[in-house]
Amino acid sequence: MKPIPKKRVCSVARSIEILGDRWIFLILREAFFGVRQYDQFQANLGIATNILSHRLKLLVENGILERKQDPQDGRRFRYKLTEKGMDLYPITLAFMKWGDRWLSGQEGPPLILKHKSCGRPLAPEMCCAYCRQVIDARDVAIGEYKFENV
Amino acid sequence: MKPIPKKRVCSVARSIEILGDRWIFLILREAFFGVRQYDQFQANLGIATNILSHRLKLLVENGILERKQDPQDGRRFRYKLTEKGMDLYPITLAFMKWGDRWLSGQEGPPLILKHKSCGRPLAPEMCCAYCRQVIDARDVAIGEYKFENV
DNA sequence: TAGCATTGCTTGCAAATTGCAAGCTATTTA
DNA sequence: TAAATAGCTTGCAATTTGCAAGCAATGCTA
Repeated sequence: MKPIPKKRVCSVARSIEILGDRWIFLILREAFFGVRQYDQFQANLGIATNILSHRLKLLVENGILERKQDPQDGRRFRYKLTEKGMDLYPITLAFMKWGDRWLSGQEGPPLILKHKSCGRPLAPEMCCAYCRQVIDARDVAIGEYKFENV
Repeated sequence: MKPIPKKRVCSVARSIEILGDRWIFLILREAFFGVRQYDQFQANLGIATNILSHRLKLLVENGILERKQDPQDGRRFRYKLTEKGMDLYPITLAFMKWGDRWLSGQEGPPLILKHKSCGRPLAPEMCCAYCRQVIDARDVAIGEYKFENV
């Protein structure tokens, strides 16, 4: 794929360069649901096999998934989230929350998660680590930007 | 584009269907930075004009941006984030945070944001609205799923 | 008020990507 | 030893992308 023009040096762009594709987060969703095998990804997503193998390769190359042969059965490979991959959970949750709110219709959210550590339904909020308030785009300004040449 | 097969009814998939594209979040990033005009999006992103107009159309159709003619200058149109669009800020921040952590290299994050309401640098965390703890994927389970036929 | 500039597109075309179906290889099971 | 399974690869048609050129509507300038 053609690289994104680097008009702004930006972590959003860098992330999107790897993750900005219609299949990546669906594969990751399945991984977060515990799916580990090629077959299972394929069956759960209905994705073409060539696309799936390409995306898995990409995720492995980028250190998001780890591919390990099953010692019990040499035909099988397990795709497991790395720490870097696990750290994509907030993005996945953010997609889910937005979809729950804006795309659910009358029936409400199709899936409700549970926060095991507190026992309540999971209600994710993006908040500020310092003041603990929920973050609103209107409360955010640019602090420092390292590349003022733009 | 071919619709995502609906093997699971899922808000992640519904969101991705609209947002899962390499340009969408870059356009949104610009919008969050205050960009409103076609020209500016084009110049800041280096995106082909046909692609840009297609994506803007898509965002408008999905109620994420609003397109309004400038009353001062009939040639100009302002693309403004709707409430639904503003609500995509957490996802954008989540992409940024992940990129800051995993793709920054030695130099550190290219951009530091400031939380105007508390005066500190913005450190976004995905936390549980009930217990206020930072959410880890390993602490989450499936609560209710409405479509057990899968 | 005629001509030029600006804004926001559209069109045409080559190249890349996607999705489907078939096939292939290495293991494992019967 | 043959059949089944897992994880792919390949070939091909259709769709999407990116580039460049062009165009219409509005505004500005002499």
